[in-house]
Amino acid sequence: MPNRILLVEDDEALGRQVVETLSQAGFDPSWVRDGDEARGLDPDDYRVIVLDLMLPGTYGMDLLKRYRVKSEVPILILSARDDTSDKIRGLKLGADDYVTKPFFPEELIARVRACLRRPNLIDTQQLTVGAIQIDLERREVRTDKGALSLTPVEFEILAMLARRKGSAVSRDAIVESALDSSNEGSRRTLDVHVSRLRSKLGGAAPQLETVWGIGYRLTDPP
Amino acid sequence: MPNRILLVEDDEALGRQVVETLSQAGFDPSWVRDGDEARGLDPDDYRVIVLDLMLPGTYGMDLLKRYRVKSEVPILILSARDDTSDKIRGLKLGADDYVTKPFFPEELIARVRACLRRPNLIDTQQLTVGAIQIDLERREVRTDKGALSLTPVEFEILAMLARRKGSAVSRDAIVESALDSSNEGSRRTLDVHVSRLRSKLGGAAPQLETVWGIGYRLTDPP
DNA sequence: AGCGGAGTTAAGACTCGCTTAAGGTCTGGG
DNA sequence: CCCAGACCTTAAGCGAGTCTTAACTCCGCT
Repeated sequence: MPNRILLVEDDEALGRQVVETLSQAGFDPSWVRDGDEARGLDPDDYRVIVLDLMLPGTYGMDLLKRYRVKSEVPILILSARDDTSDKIRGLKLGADDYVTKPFFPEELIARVRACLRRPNLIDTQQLTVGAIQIDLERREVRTDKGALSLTPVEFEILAMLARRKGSAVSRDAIVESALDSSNEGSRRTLDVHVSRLRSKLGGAAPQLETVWGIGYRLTDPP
Repeated sequence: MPNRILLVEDDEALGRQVVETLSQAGFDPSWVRDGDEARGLDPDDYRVIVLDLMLPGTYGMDLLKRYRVKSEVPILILSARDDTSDKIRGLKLGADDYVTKPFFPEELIARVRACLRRPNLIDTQQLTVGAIQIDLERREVRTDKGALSLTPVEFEILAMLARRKGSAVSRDAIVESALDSSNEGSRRTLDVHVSRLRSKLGGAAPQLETVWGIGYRLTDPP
């Protein structure tokens, strides 16, 4: 499935330009000209939504709210350079980024790419490693099998490895970061936590690899 | 009572300039140079807060969050012209407007005036989390079973969690924000309040989740 | 094989949070 | 001035969840 992008833009010339820009960059834009039509669409059908706030009436804001209630799709708003209040309102209502008109095509592309790359980086502190999703803000971990209840230590270990996704982390570093006591007494404690963590991870457990003689590593599945 | 404005700015030259600008415009600015000092202040003592996000460390964002949890005071952030992501983060965390550096004095004045004119134009005084509706203005909480009579402390706890809807909030943060005494004597006090809060919430009680070892979290029902 | 790092399991100690009950403080009315 | 009521705090017991330790097994490397 290609990169479907929804463009909501009433201005004919600008719309045409944006569609062309996006197409050339390898995206698959759908262009909708008015709010009523856009309202009926399912935001989850698209990877990114580009929304002009200056639609006739209050359609722009209204659409933004509606989409945001339904879905977490990244929304990028277009606004006039000098209309700061619109940008602010838009962002507070849940938009993920904005582009001021007029803009260079490259700028739009870059912003869209950024949205795709880190869907909710700005809003929520989320880490994703393969099937494992870590929400630092909610302090919650989900896999494809749903949310799992981790103890504080287990959460810390997982979060730490996820932040260093892909690289091996020494046992000492993990212990120091996740277990407050720099307890050298029993070096088996960490094993126990990791063991339980793996069993809770279920199918995603293989992502938590052992690096023999060093420590552990959390990676995307091959 | 004059227009007290809090300025949080670590840069000496810029701070001096802003203070002078605000004074000449008839405001009564208080200038605080570092985040630690600012943290102890009560945001409600000021009509507007001007906050530089580029304080050393993550103090800027941290302060913004803290203030926003405690109060509805308009917050205006200062940020570098080219650092869009900071602006966006700031606005999504509840800032009401931003001014990019460098700026003309007139611009700052105009923004501050705008904040005073329409204090909460963007935000509603109403917080909704699932079946729980909180009216900050009327200081009233409703569930689907009607209004419930909460004590001041219970209301503060609920309001704070609602403002940070979805994210886990530490016990310390709650105590600091809702119980004025940073009383370390008995850490069980919060439990009691939460316990009573839950019993009053009735069917909506499960929305107030315990995050073991951390604190609490108020979420939409699944 | 032998060594040492890693995994597993079970048990005990410990921490954490919930609840109930009992002071203690403050306020407004008699 | 005292009392009643509402509210916040403290204390203590309980149950559940969590961390650590220890003992043993398993595995990879040389």
